[in-house]
Amino acid sequence: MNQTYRIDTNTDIYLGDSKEILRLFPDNSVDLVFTSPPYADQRKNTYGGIHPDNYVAWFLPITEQLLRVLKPTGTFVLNIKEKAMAGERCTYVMELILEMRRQGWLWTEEFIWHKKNCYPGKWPNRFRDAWERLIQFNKTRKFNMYQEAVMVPMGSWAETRLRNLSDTDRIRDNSRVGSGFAKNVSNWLKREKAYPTNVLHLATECNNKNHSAAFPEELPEWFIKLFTQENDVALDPFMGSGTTLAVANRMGRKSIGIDIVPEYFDMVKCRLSPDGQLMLDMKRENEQTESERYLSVR
Amino acid sequence: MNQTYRIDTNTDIYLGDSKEILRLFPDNSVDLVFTSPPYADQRKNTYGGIHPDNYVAWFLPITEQLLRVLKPTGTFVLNIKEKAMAGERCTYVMELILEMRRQGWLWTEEFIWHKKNCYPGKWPNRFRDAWERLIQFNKTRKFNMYQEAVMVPMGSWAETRLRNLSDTDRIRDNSRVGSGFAKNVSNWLKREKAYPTNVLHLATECNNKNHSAAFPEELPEWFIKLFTQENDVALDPFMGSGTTLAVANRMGRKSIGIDIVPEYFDMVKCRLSPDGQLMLDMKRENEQTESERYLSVR
DNA sequence: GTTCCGCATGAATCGATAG
DNA sequence: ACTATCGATTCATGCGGAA
Repeated sequence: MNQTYRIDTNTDIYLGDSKEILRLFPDNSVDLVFTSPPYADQRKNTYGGIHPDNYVAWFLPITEQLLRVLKPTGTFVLNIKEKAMAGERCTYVMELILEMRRQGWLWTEEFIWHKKNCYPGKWPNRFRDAWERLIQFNKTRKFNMYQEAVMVPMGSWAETRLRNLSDTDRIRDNSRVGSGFAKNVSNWLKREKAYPTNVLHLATECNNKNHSAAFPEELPEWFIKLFTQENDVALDPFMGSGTTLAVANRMGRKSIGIDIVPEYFDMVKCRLSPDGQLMLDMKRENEQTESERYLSVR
Repeated sequence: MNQTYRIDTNTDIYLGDSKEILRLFPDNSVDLVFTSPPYADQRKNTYGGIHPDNYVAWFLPITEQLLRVLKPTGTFVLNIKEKAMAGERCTYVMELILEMRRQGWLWTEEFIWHKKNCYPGKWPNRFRDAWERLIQFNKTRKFNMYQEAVMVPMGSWAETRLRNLSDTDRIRDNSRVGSGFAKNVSNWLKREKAYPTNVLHLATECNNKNHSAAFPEELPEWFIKLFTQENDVALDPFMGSGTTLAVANRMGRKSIGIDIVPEYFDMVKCRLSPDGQLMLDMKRENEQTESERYLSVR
């Protein structure tokens, strides 16, 4: 059932259960783990949906292996958010952090991803959820962090970004609804470079592109810049559509991806192979009629 | 040692330990608790500095009383952030949430306060901390929430729509006095505001230069709007310089404040009394030279 | 070649209804 | 009583077609 595929000398992907596949890897061999595991009760059609009560027990064997394969100077960044259920937020994320510390992890920091376009909706007892956690774990206090790599040359960035915006987009971005974008731009224009904070402002990626992903490419890109150099190894044990790997490759890092869902394995194989994009496009056109199969991949 | 002071019929302040003072209040009598307790090891000069290891044990007797005095429809909003120590974030906030749920609290939601101008600084292993938690607890699932009170303008959505009305449309609509156009406008006005999310973008600076506070007035104001109506009762068991009380009073709510630090008790007494502002200003001018005393009040 | 408008669509959540 | 499914709610975003 398990499969391996070497896309090129820098990229390996694996089909199978992460907690088993990870045993294949040597100790202290990975510089960065960046992943967004299936959230509790989500993605039932692909991952089966892990019940909140079982979530910590389900995840801990995997983090145990991640702790082993990570280099002492490496970092594990976990993108996760607890769901609301019966009027309360679930507690499995907090419990996971406490248990991982017992495993030997250091809980170094918690970054906030502010999602400018969060899921809509209205409820009597809560507002829309516009943020997710990016929890940083380390093996030792002496981890590699390349802060200069994520300094923002915001003058030029803001100019190019604004130049490409239509008026309507500009109006949208200046909208005061929870964004604060306009304020930031004016700040950036003043200085050439500044260190960022632990709050990231990114929009979720829209689904109408070729690759649907749970997070925008900017998210793994930022952490890959911050915690790795060229030729370092990045690992995503729940690669999904392969966003983390695609970004790592583009940035000259080695990458390893694992997923238990065959459709994702095939999708990433196509996406990252030299001629894969063409294959994927052709495949997609065929699938336009096969709506059932299309849905199973989502 | 304990003292009480009735500033007016809407405002009582108490000098003393919250876990004792709170025993004086009847069950189910408070609509909103909003507070920012001293963070672990912070404000040593005033509160003595609670060690992170003892923080949960120190706080739980107080939350037990808060649970008793809160109305079943009331809400408890806790502004807190874990400090970093020995390269790690402390875990006392997570442990506190888990213990409070054992006390009977519901953990309804966690809002993020994004501090737009956060404290400056640079460290080799972390970026500036630009966010704090605002943790919402409730006694029951049926709590009061006045969402319309905090709706935010939807940017220029309405403007762009109006701009796109052709002249003929405008004339036509204007000719139907009171019917067509007015009705349309009123429809738009409904859509002119949007519900906010659970991420708040506020500066750290406080508006009132005379009073230093841990948070800007907008912070308690937002939650007082959201969770109380006029004449409801708001309580701050760590009132500090009295920002929560001042805002509550200005908004026509009753307020109760407690603090163990005599300097804060006196400061709030002056700040909220009819002639207190004048007294405070005079006092402050004297204190300009007494830098030591000034610091002790922060 | 731009800019603009219409439209579909999400890591969602609650309450009601159905088995 | 308890779980499973469904409809209603809502708004930032990118794409495609039109001006």
